[in-house]
Amino acid sequence: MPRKKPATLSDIAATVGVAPMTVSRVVNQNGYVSERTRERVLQALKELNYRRNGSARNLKRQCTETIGLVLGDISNPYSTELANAVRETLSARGFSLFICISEHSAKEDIAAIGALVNHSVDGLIVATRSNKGGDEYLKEIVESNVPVVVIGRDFQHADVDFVSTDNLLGGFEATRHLIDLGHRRIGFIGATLSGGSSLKRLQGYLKALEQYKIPVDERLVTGPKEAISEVPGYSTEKIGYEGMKRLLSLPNPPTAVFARNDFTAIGAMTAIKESNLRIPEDIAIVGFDDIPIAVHTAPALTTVRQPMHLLGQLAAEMLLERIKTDEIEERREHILNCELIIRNSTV
Amino acid sequence: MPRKKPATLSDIAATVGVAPMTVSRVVNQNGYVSERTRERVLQALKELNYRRNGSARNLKRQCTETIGLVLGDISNPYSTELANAVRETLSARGFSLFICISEHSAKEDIAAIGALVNHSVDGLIVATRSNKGGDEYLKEIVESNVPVVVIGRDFQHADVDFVSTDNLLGGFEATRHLIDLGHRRIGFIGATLSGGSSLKRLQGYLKALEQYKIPVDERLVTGPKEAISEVPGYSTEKIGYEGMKRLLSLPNPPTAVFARNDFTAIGAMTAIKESNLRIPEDIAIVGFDDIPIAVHTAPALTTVRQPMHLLGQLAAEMLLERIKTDEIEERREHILNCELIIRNSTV
DNA sequence: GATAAACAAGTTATCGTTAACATAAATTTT
DNA sequence: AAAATTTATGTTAACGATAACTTGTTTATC
Repeated sequence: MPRKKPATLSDIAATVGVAPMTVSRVVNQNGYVSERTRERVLQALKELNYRRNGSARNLKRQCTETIGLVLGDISNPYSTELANAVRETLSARGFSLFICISEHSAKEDIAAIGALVNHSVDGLIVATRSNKGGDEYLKEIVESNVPVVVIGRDFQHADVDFVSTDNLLGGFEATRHLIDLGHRRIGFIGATLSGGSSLKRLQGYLKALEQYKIPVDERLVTGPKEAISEVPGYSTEKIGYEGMKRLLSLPNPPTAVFARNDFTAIGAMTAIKESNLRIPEDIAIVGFDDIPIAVHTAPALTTVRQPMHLLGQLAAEMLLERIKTDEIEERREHILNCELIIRNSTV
Repeated sequence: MPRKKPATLSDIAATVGVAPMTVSRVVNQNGYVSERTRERVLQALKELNYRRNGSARNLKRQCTETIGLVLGDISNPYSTELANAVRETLSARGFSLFICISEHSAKEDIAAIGALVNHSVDGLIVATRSNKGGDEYLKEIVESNVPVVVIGRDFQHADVDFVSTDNLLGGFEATRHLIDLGHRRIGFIGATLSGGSSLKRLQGYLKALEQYKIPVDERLVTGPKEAISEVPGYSTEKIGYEGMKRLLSLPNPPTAVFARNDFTAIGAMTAIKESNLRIPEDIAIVGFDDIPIAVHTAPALTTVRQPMHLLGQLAAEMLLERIKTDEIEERREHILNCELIIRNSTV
């Protein structure tokens, strides 16, 4: 049994005996239709199981009322919150959201962005890690006049708005908290060379050390061995675990560590416990993000909370503005504050 | 500065001085085009920053080579793995993937499915929790001939394939493992009345008790107080925590618990530790899913691993088959085995 | 050298929907 | 009762891309 072709407006019109336009008016609930006609049309719509063809509609209307969100790692609650905030904001304005994931490479970034653009989304929010190939492609897209907003990642372009947490300040405060507690040998876990948010966190760490006149010991700053772009996001527990192992094997290990995010911190905690050291008595630890599980680690994790919901909301609002008016001349930036949440992994 | 309209095939054709069809042939790399013409066209494409209009193309071709995936809770690594497997499988066949999330309600389910269908996706994979409103809408969609596959959720329909883990067996084996260790008072955390996968896990639990002639004590089976559909996915640590608190307050608390998933188990572990009880000596605990963090809990969590990647892959393959041929008469079902991973939370 | 095959374009019609315009009847206002 | 307005429908022409067909030219084959 071949799949029967979906009914079109004309099919409905033919069975009812009206013009396609009349059916369109019923479907879209605009224009004048008599009650009698409307009912007959509605009947036919139901019977033939009509579903309007989005491509045709989008083509005619020259907009899709859909925006695309490109995420790197969706298993992080950070992404979830972000996505939800974006969806809520859009939904309130009648837009829908398609999410694409690009977990590994520039190739996937390009594929994801390409797929969305090919479906004529009205705009794009990009929250992946920056990478050369992906950024070049994104630049092309921007220059073909697709409205774009980026979240928490580098992308300098006059037509692209930017929203992020103040990762520098967050890193600074996390480190200062440890310094305030008397720590002088403080490690950093999860350093990367790419210009993402964790680089800012590392800079915050360095800034705090500098301000408190604590010399930087490069051996205390550790990152994944592989290029970060090769590592799927949720394996960062592994990075934390391995990084901590390396720090513990030093002749003079740190008394406190700041991990680039909570997953990394959790991996590090495992390594610490395996060495039969106590948290925070022997080694204190601070994470970043405040994922829901942070209250459930043993001990509960001190961490820096990001305003994820607000990030998503702002990004969506800026994008909608860009879509509505073409008159935004300048790149707009929002850098939001984050909040240190002190739990038992440090005190 | 008004946003200039994107260039069309005809624009390119006009600047080069050829027919639009020739440009189309260059863009799509099919048909004959002389080397000279091709180069001139490519030049113009680049200069005018041409990007083809997906809506027009999809309309003409009557297919989009895109499929939609509706997920409930994306913050669970389970979803991530699933989504990745689906994407990989599709990508190998030239399809792209749009993900929609519907975290809370039937309304959002409908919105998500609707958005995807309105964009004329070629098929749909639905992995949300079953609910009345959503299911009714999904039925309409299926009956308007959109190919659909569901993952790990109830949906009986002749035209809808189904793939899932054997949650019943998983629940059975988790419970039997506890029984084998000598436990007789075994609790269940996270029971729900809706017909999702966790119901099957509960049934597996009950089956194991029955088989080993252990009487069921209803007070040992606990679930969230609110209707499950109101609870965002990642707060299941909370459900686990609260459920365990309730079990611990019983006059005769269990010596082991089986939690409906790893997040719930993690919440339960927190509650156990707060009561100064030891895991597994005082209370043993088993989770479900084997999320990456399960090795990092203290102690490492015994759990039931789902073949998430395979689930996604199978779902995608079945869907692609349905899209290609209309001759699949029967609902197809794949129920995959899961694997008990024994760690330190039980032994 | 004649015929067939491959190549390089152009032409036409259409996918399904809807904006814009046109027409005509019913209703209200003057 | 005439004019103005509202209501109810129909007609036409795109939106941008492309499948299918046609035309003409070059190259290969017998």
